[in-house]
Amino acid sequence: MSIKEAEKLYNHKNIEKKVQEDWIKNQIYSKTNQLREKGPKYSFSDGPPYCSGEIHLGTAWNKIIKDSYLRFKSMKGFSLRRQAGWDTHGLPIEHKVEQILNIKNKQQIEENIGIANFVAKCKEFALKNKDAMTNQFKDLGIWMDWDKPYVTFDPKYMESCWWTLKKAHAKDLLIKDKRVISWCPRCETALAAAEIDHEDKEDPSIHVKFETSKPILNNDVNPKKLKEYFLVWTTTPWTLPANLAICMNPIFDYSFIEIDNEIIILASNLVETIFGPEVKITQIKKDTGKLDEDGKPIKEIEEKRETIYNILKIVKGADFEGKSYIYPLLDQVPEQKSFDKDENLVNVHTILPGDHVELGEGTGFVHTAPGHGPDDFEIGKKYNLPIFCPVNEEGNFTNEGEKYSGDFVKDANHNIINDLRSKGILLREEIIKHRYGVCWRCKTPIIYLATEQWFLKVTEIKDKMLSEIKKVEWIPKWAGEGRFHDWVDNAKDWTISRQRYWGIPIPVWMCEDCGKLKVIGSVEELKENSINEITANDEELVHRPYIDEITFKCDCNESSNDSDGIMKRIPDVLDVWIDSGVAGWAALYYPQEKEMFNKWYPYDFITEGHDQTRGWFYSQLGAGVISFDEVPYKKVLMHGFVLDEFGKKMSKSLGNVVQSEDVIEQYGADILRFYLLWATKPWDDLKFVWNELNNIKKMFNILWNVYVFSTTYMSLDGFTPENYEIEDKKSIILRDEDKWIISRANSLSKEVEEDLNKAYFHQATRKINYFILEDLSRWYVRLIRGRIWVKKNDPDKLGAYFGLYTAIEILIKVLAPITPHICEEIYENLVKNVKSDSKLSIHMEDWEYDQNVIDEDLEKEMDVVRDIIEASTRARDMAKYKLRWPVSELTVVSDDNLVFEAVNHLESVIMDQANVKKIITTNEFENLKFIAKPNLKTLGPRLRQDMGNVKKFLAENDGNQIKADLKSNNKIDVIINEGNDNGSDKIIELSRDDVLFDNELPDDVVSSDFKGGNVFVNTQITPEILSEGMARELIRRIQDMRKDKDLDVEANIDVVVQTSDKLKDIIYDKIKFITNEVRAKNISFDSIDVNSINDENNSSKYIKEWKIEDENIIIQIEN
RNA sequence: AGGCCAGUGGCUCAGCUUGGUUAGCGCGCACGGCUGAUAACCGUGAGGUCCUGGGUUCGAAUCCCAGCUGGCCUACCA
Repeated sequence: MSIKEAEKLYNHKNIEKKVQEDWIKNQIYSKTNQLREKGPKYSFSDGPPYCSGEIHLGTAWNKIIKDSYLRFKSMKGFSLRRQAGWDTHGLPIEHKVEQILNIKNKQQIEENIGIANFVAKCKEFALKNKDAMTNQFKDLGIWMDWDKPYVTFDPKYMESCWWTLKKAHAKDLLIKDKRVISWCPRCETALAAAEIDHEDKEDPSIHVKFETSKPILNNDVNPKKLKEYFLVWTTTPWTLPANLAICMNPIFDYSFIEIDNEIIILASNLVETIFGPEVKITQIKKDTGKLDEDGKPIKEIEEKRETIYNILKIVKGADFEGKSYIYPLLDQVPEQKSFDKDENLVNVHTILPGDHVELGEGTGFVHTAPGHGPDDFEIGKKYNLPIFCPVNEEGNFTNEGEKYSGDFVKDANHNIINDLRSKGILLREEIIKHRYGVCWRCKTPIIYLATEQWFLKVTEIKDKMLSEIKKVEWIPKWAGEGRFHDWVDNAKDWTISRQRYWGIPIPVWMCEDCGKLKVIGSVEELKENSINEITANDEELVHRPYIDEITFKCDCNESSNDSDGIMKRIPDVLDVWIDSGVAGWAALYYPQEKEMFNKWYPYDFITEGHDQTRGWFYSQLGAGVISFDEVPYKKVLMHGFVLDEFGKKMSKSLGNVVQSEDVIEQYGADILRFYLLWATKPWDDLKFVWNELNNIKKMFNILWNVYVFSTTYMSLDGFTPENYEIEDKKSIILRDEDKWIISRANSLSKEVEEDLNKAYFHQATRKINYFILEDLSRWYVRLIRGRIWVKKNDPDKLGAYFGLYTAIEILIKVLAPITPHICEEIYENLVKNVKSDSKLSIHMEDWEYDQNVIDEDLEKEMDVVRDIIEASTRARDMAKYKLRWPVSELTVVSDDNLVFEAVNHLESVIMDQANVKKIITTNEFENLKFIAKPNLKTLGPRLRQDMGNVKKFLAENDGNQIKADLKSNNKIDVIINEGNDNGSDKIIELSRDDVLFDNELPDDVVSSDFKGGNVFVNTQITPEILSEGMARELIRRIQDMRKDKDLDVEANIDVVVQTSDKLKDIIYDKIKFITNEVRAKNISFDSIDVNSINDENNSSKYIKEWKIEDENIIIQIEN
């Protein structure tokens, strides 16, 4: 086998298809895993994407990070577990299935469809989505265990989840409690904080007057015995039927104001906000009846002061504590009367203190309905108010809501406002727009209801959770130290029960007689305890409704003769965040199976987007502390979001979503992968810009070109690196530039390894990008071009092959984790074909570099040399002196030793690339011509009329001599013949400061500077240079013609040139050189009949006219 | 409303930890050049209130404070 010539064009579609097929055909993935089986373990856990049906660029990015990182770890020899995970339960899928089945509410599910059918549909839907998304991930080249993923509806997974809840119960962390929670009236279920979105919504905003039961002000202040009202603001009028108290802040000042013959009480700070200034001043121009001197009527301005309201008294909020008010909707909600009458409920309809009352908005009095708000609920518990909630789970008023009974809460607003108005206690009514919580799936505005729910008492394990966070390595640091810490620090108890169907049933059975609880931790335990015959298989049994039918026998009446109670399952399912929170051990089926768990738990690495701070990072931490008293992960990379090109988030409603398959179609998975890891720091958000993909595409085209270039010649010569001994000079000679590229490639591998270990993908990709473009393509290939063109198989040419081969081989290994397809393709041809120790796939190669061949000094020197060559090119360009023409001499001026060493060491590189015959290094360029001129600033005042003569003297004398004299004597004397009779001369002494120098390059010298100094290029054309220059001009033309004819690189030709004798003489010495360069069998000078050009009849001959400098020539080639 | 992150030529980004030459790379643009890797390459040029405003300092893109814009998260705004 030998290296084959590569396809000329990089075709991502063909390559990726072929490589992916080969992976499957040859079972490369599983073989790679087997290869590393005995290596050190590196455990990873895949955050399960939700089975929504399609991936987006964010999920693509997520999996690409995981895949690249894990492929890298695999090449480093680690044994990995790459199990994909799927999040399948919950409201999103239930909601989709409801839409498909055209179902409006829970009642229809239970009555029309049946829970069993509904759950089966959800499962089917989840499976279908899972498969679709799996294919999309596979298209990206993601290597995971797609055939045996963990899926949250798997009975074995679910029982691990049950075990966790059993553990929570054993630790007294699982509690049932009546609390006010956020509720979706459409889905008819509790929602956790994580399930609430926020949108701008319009709501009524009303100010309501609550009349005091007894007057508060005495006669002195309120002689007219006006009615007194507490002023209250609310945006949820529908909660007023459940109003049981009003809260004030004891430390605020409150004012009694008299307005429109009644007294309103509200926070002093808010009086002006609501009622405006106390006194309204209007100015009126009024006729005085008098006339002024001109006979015009005199007017005077009269101020009219209108008092809008009077502040009668100001008191502290604390003074109101215990004062009662008349509940305004007693007639509409008669239930409220019974609270008033109940002697145990002394605080009902009174003013109570509450620290949550603020002055930013409202009136300083907050309407309090313990059944409809979390704060209100706390107040209610503290002051023994009934938790009155006349609203049912569908959001409709119950019979307790009497007049409004049956109305949906939001619809009742209107009636309630009308009732308040007719009672004359509605002070103001407006509409406001504000952020309001909505259900994450159906976008229905949430309401707050008092219900019994199950909770995990996170507040009790919070301290442990906080200390566990510190043990984790966070990338970036602030992800854990700031963001996540703050979120956990503010954590409330976790509402884990949902009144739905498609989820993990809460494994809690409760005795109907005694209320005793039993929490089940496995399917086996379920079956053991069941007193029913079980016909369903495990798959069905673990879900609703089958599990609902299972009952246990309680031991509550064992001591008495009564029959024992029956235990029934509580009907709720779990919050889906628990599902994924237990993934760490549930995916390993712990505790039913222990071997895998002991091997892989806890996890070395996880990575998810920054939204998972409140999500998976949190749920795993909580579940981990409950189950094992520790956090389940050791290192976390928190990555960003993919935004559109304007930095806005991608959303269907904005229509700016980019599909990953569209990108793959146009650019391929490799380019997308590289782009996503290159575009930004992984933890920043990523602006997806189509045009930037072109940059990456260009880079891969260039890589491909280098590969094509290499294989073209290597295949021609049958090059196989193993056939040669580098030490043996006869076999292969490495020049300094070959050693340099090998050093660079190894340095790259070393540096990229460091970056990937830190998850600094952006730095890794940038270094690779630089290596491909600058080091390999633009520099090394340019350096070796001449050597490759040599016909024979000499050691010097093989050295170039070896350098090129080694660089590409190392490069594709470094690039393999990031762009696995193109690297596999190149590897197959370049390595697998010719190396005896090659692997079945590049992904089975070891990631390694050879520290011994890294030569940092050489790399630095090459940088200097590149600068020097660039500078010389620039200088030539300014002089319009073509690179094709050699120059006799290049002078490098510097005071840096490194520059001299670099030039000394790599002189041949400079001579070749700058096309120079001789290089001189020096501290100072000797051939500069200096021109002296007077320093007008110092000499002007001193010399006055003598200035002209001094100027003339300096201009006429040799500047270099003046400079030398000044240097040795620190002065020069200017002798001026004043032309007077006595013939005496005037001598003017000039100091160093008095003379300035311009420098002037000698003719035929151009200069340019580089970082370490200057270069001077001698452009004088000698006969020898003319000869070589013209020869090269001729070569260029002939090569151009070869290309026109699309000749094979190794094809030999006959050349005839018609030219003047003069030119013939000039290039005569170079015939051999020309012959060699253009692969000519023979070159002859003769006259050519231009008219003989006839492509059709004489296709082997090709004739073209040229003009070189001022010469007209005709060239004919024939192959 | 609060927390965290980002804001640098027309565009994508680096530099900021540890303040110090003329703020850098790539794309794009204009002009010139090269031509056996050629859908490549080389040179020159135009283009910057380093988001805004304060402060610390001899000196701020960099440190501090406040604000604006965008992203994510949170919130009981009655």
